[in-house]
Amino acid sequence: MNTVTEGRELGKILKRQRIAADMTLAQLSSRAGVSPSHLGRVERGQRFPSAHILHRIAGPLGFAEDELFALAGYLSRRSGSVADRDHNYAGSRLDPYVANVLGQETPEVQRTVVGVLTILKNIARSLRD
Amino acid sequence: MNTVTEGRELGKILKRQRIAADMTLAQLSSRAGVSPSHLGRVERGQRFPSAHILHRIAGPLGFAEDELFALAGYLSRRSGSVADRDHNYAGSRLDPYVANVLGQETPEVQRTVVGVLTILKNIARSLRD
DNA sequence: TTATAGTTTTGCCAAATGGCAAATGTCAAT
DNA sequence: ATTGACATTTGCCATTTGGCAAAACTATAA
Repeated sequence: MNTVTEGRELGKILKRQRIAADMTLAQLSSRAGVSPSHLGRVERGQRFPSAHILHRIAGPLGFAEDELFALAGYLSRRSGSVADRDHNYAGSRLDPYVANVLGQETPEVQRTVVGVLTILKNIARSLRD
Repeated sequence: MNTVTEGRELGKILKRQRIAADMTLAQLSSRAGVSPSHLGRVERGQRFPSAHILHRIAGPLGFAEDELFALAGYLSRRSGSVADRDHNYAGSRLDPYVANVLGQETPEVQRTVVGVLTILKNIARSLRD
């Protein structure tokens, strides 16, 4: 699980950002649609914000959409960056050669190949237990 | 509440993906570290998964890290997501789902898969003559 | 059929979230 | 010092999450 320190750290970051943006809890509250009391507890680490809350406060605080999820430990820092966006299949590292070969097969065949892989992995898994 | 992918829809997507990966609730449970009963309720829309849960099941189900957050409405959507694979691969030759699954294997495994495919094609060709 | 193993669902519960309203803290003006 | 206007924190509680264990399905074998 996430340590207490992590929650407290996140709270400090949020507070620093709110102060930097020169907002009160009430102001952030009305902009984000989250009660000020809850925001206060989050800032001082007494409550851990749900994804719903993170999503609502990110914009008003000037964070990128997924930035707070990374800070909260739900996303690794690297994901969603613009760098690998130009790569067609973001989020996975597919060998270009493999992509090329498979890309010439019909979707049906492609799926079947994955199916075979799945079967092999299941066999390997059952052998390992 | 989000109009994009609400409660029940997300569950269906998760179930479909679990079935496609040929896993039982118990298997996914042990791999993700989430109780099978909870996973079952999530799949049929009786519980909404927290970010913590989404984070844990994404990998085992073959989703990109932030993909489930997008589906849950916490992040805006990206291209090439597994969930969109049925409607979305107009321009590219390689099925996004296939790209996603294979992309999580090591390059070595990826090449081996292509090798197996080549062998199968050769067998099919010789059978035809 | 019955027995048995495996899978999914349900009943119940502890813990956590987040809102409302009241209490407390802060500070400038009188 | 007191008032008044904000800001923050706390008390309380409805709601939800997610785990455990038992019950209910679903085969498959004897």
